[in-house]
Amino acid sequence: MAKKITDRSEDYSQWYQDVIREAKLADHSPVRGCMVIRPNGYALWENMKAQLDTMFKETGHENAYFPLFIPKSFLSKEAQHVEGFAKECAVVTHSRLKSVEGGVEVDPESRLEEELIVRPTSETIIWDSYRNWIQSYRDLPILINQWANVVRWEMRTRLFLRTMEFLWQEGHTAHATKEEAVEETKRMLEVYRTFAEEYMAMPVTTGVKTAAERFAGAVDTYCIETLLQDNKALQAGTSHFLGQNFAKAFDVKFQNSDGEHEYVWATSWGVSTRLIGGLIMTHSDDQGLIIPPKLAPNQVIIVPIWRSDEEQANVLEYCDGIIEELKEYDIRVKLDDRENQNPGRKFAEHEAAGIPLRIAVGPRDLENNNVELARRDTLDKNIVDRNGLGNRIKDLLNQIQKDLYDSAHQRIQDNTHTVDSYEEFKQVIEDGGFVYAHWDGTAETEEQIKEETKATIRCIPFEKEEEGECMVTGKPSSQKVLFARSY
RNA sequence: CGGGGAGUAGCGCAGUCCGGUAGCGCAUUCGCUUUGGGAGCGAAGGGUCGCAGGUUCAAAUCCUGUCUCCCCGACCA
Repeated sequence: MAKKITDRSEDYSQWYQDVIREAKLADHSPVRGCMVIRPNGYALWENMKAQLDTMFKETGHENAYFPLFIPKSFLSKEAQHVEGFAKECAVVTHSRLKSVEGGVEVDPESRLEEELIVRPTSETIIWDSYRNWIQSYRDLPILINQWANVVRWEMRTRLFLRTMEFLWQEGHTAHATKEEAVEETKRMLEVYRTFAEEYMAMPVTTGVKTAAERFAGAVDTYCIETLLQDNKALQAGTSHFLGQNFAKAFDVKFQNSDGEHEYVWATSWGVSTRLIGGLIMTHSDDQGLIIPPKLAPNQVIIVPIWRSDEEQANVLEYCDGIIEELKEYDIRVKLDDRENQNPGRKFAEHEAAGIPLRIAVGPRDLENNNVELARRDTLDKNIVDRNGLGNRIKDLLNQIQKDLYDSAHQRIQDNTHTVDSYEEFKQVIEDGGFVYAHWDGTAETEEQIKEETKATIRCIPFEKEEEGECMVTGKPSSQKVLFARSY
């Protein structure tokens, strides 16, 4: 018998890992800090990718691909950038191995003249190309996205939420004006917000990062932040306005319509397989994963039940009819007709896997022209009429999508607080959650709060102007900012 | 890198204190019976006990060294 998901109040970390294992999403790999993404996990990622890709194309972007390896010298061209990533780079120093007694060792003869860095992000290698692609304002804008893997040598890892290697997309755009680049940065943040909320059913807060939390090399980092079931915050996506930093570092200029040379304005933006971790920690329960219908590789699982061969034949025929009807409604449906597992096991497995709806069909249902319909999110079971099933399920999937968002939204609201004093802040933050408070805007105060409470400023929310005084120093503050303990 | 825990069958673990032929549950394979909430009975296969030394007639167990993983921190998408 498989282990039940453990009581999450005791140990969220164990619960999180149990969900992943039971849903067969991923395993720890033998390689330190890396993961093996199993077919279930990858199918989910593919659906997320497909939707994001559609949204990128709708906003005028194209896909391209740049090298995995970045010459060390490229990475060091932008001072802040290299400073930010230097401590977490995988470095390739040699090009071959040689056989020795009992195995192989690195051939010292093959040492590279210039080391190669396994990309932690691709700004540098991409801007090196953009230099050659851009001469005139007529070449702009360049709106490119890349689907890739990147490596960051993290000290401590956690499946999906932080792994050494992760899959992501990174958009890199080049513009003639600052205004256009800022607009692009905001546009893509909005794409991320829409994706998180409408597809992942994961409510997010948008805002701008403080200087301390900003992407290395960016002028401004915009982000979507969410709150997970363990009351920790997760940075779910970022969109950076890079100013002219990379254009200057890589000498990328264009000639404007007046014939003058100007540096190009840049943005970059990305989301990663971390989103899967966010989805797990937003919707799962003690039975396992819950996947929002819009992203679920299988939206409906049909479990047939029978005793005799004759019943089996009849039930399966009945199921075929259902499948045919659901497919007409573009519902992703799968039949679990395994003969060697009993229904109870199948129910449990599909719940752990997070399939939004289950249809159970047995002899009783055939007799009465019914099916048993079970919702994954609420675990409600109902006997419903076979007639009009496709329509009913279509509606129900939409309802589940909405309900998942609503309940996550409610949970986050319940765990979002506003405080005025630092004493109150220290108390409230002990239980986690989002906390709004005034801050004087200095890095010193930000650091002090982090030291004393482990909470960081997740973002400075948009459009929340409200004069006040910093909860720590009493200095003037133009608005409340969002604090939390985070991943 | 600091603090804590753990490496024994595919997975989860017991055995270690007190040395004496390597065990349990799940999974797997075969057979029969089952199938409306994680099936039952019977049989079978699978491990140089993380690695390297040492002590001993004898080491999963004791000693020394070493590697790895997990959890809590610091770092970060």
